[in-house]
Amino acid sequence: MQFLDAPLISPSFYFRNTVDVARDLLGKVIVRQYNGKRLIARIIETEAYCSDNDQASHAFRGKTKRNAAMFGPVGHAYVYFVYGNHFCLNVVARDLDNKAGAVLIRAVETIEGIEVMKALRKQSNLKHLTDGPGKLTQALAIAREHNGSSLMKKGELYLVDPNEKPEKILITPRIGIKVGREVLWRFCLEKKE
DNA sequence: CTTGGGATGGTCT
DNA sequence: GACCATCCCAAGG
Repeated sequence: MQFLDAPLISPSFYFRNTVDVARDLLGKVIVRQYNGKRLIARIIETEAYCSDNDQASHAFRGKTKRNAAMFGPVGHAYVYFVYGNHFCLNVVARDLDNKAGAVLIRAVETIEGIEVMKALRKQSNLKHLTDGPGKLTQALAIAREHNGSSLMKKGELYLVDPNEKPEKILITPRIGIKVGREVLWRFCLEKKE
C-alpha cells in the first residue's frame, strides 16, 4: 500500500500562513483507522479560515469553548458540529503573527474503504459520497472525539504526504458564508465545480 | 437539471 | 431566540 509508506506531515508544514497551508493540503491524504478497518481519502477541496482579521472565521470574536482548538497546537484537528446535523473537519494551521487559524476540509475522494464509507453514509451514490464537509466526516466516522487530536502521528486519524505532482488548482471565494466573500481562500483540484 | 424548505442542536446574544 | 463553514428530498422545468 503506497499510502502506508507515505511520510507523516511535520509541524513546520502547518506553522505557516493559513491560506498557504490550505492550498498545500490539496492532494494530501487522510488515514482513518476505524474499527480495525482502514479508510483512506485524498483531499481535493479546502478553505482557509484565519483569525481576528477574518470576519467569516469562528475565531473572529476571540477564543471560546467551541473554537478553542483553533487557538491550540498546529497540525491538530478542529472538529465542530453545525446545523444540528453534521460535523466538519478542520486542520489547525497558522503562522507566528496569528493567534488562530484552521483549514476546513470541504471534499475528499475515496482511495480505500469505499464499502465502509457507503455503509456509514447510508448512501451508495459515489458522486455524493464525500463531496461535502458534512459528508466526508460521516464517511470517515469523524466526530467530536477527534476535536483537538493530533493529525501528525499514527493513530485513529492522521495525515500523510504522498508527494504528488502538482496539479491545476482552482481558486475561488469561500462558500456557505455571508461575509468574507471577497477573498479567494477556497482551493480545489480538478473535478467538477 | 434547479429551487425551496425542513431537520436538527449547540453556541452566543 | 437567532443564527449557522450543511444535507437531503421533493417538486418543478
